[in-house]
Amino acid sequence: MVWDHELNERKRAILKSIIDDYIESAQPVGSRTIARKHELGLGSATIRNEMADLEELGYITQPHTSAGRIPSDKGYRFYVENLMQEHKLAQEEINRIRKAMDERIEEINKLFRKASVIISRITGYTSVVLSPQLSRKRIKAVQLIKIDDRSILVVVAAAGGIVRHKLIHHNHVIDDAQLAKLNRAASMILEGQTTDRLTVPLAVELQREINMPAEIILEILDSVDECIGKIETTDVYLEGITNILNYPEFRDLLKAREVLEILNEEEIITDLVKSSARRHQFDFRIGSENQIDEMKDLSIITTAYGREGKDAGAIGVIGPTRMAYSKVVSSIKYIRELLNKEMIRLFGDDP
Amino acid sequence: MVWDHELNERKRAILKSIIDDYIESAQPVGSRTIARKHELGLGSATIRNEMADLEELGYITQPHTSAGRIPSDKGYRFYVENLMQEHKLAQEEINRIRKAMDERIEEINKLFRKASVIISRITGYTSVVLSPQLSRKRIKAVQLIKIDDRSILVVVAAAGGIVRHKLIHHNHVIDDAQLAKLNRAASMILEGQTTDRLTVPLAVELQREINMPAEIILEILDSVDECIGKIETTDVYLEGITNILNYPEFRDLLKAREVLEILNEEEIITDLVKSSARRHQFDFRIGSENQIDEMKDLSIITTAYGREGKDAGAIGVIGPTRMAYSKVVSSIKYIRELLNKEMIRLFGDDP
DNA sequence: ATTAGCACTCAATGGGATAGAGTGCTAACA
DNA sequence: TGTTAGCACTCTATCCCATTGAGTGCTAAT
Repeated sequence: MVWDHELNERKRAILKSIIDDYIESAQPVGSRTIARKHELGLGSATIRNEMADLEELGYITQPHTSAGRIPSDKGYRFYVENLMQEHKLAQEEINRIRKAMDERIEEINKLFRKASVIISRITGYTSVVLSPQLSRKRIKAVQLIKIDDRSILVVVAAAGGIVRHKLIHHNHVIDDAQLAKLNRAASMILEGQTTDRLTVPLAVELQREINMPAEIILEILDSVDECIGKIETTDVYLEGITNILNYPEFRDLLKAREVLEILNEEEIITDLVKSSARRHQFDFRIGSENQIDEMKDLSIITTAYGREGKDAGAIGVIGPTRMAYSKVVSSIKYIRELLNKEMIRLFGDDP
Repeated sequence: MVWDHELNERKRAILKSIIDDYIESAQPVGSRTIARKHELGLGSATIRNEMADLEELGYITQPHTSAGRIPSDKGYRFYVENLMQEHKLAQEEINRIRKAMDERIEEINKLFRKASVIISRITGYTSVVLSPQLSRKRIKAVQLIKIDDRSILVVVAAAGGIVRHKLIHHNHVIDDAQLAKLNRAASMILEGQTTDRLTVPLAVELQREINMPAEIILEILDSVDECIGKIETTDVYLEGITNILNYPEFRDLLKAREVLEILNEEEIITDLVKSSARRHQFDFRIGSENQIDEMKDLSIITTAYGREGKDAGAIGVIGPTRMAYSKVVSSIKYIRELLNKEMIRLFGDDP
């Protein structure tokens, strides 16, 4: 076997042992520990030498001279790409997940929330679920509803069960006939269109036809536009933020606070997950690979769910760089399958 | 002046000094400190004697023999009821609040969120804003919208700009005429009713009249019912949870985690705020006065906003028992006024 | 009734001393 | 030549102990 890499098999085995051990114990791991626990058939001195090499190459570091080694970000990176083994979920965990996902949920947002909760429970980290990217959705219905003499409700429904609405207040009298006309026009023009790059038609033209104040028509069109805009926003389901406090790397309150604060910034987290979870493969951002300074001790694992391609949503798990990467991957994979099935059940094949 | 209470004026003054001092410093306060800082014209020995009395009466306690005193929950209780002075907000703070509230917001939920954010920023604690209690709202419109051959969207609008909707999937063919009939019937029966204790009318009767499968009619009625139910739910705007970590009483990670976890339980917090903020006065729950064990080191200040009586919402601030009670009260009062004004602007006088 | 004075208590702080985990290096070995 | 046992060395963590100082309660004097 030929390695396209600077690490020979023995170094790989040792690095893997160090990381596996460290992920479990959170303690710097020394050469003796490895010689004992993992059966590599090597003496501690040999391992010591190899560790010195691994350190020189930047895969591990020493917190101080007389301590064991801990993985560097580069070490983790190599681990997730080359060393990590598939993790088998315990039967008990599988049962928990199945049980939780089994109860039928009819509202899509509750489904996402539930998925997020389960992921954070099973992994013990913070989880993020983003609802599917909904640009290019087909508009199924547009309806104006008269609420009272001074208010009209604009409702826009799109494929996939997405509904947005907006209430308008005005000072004109609009009779039912006018509203009906307007309704018909709106339906005609908008229904069946896709939401991306949809131009709301000319108010002037409508006005001549329906004989209503331009002002009102403009406002209505604005609202429709706004609703369409809102259809494209993704919802965020962020769960288990405080789980972070369970890990010794955040025993320092200042650091913990910093991290919690950044996790509470929904926009930041959303962008992060959205930008990396394009494909159905798993994407890892380890420690300093995140641009954000406050996240240099965190890793984030992301992937997409839903149908490959168009309207895929995203799943992310955030934890300390010392994360149980393989367990997280297995958990996400398993839950993703269940989630996909539920979505098909709710939406059918082409929503 | 006659006191209806076991504390004479001097004891009151000393208790107030202790609490004011402790709120600021978070350190047990000793007799010397009080003799020096607050000009009571008393020697430290005298104060010592009074403090011994106050301790015996349960208003203050000693963490250990040779430490100063800290207020007990009973002490804080007496403080907020009898001793606390009005706090004047700094001009700089007033400016900050005004500036933040000044920009026009057209969506009511954004308004509440903003209010919550400002309160948590100004006070430095966790803030909760509950949208107005909406039971007994009048239903303004009910509309069924055909989305496609197999789906109908039910939309219910109530007074105050509240809109809820639900999507139904079915397997029957429903033509436009039938839907129109159903629409008229629903409008007739439901519009103008109030949401509390509303009985959705008999499906059988409707079925005979409209000639649609009972199944579908039932489902539609269920959805309407569900929407009405959802109208009565209050939204929660919880902000500044991590502020709690700024205070030394939660320097212990275990305690901090416990507290953060309970603050993240929206339902618990909502119930707490809802149950205590009935009137426009301020309600204080100090430490162990909360039933919940995890909150024994937290206090919560609540009050109502909006029009006295019917559809008032609630504001709450949660912090350590060692909270700047008077500053919180002033801040809430000030922001509440601005919030009320904005709501009138958005809704008019009778929404 | 008040207070100065004093003995006493107790947490907090800081300085060794010690233990132990781990390393790097050297020399011996297969 | 690669591997390993052995050893001196390093550095942190922990425990112990003395010291400090803030604060108290009590007593006696004012």
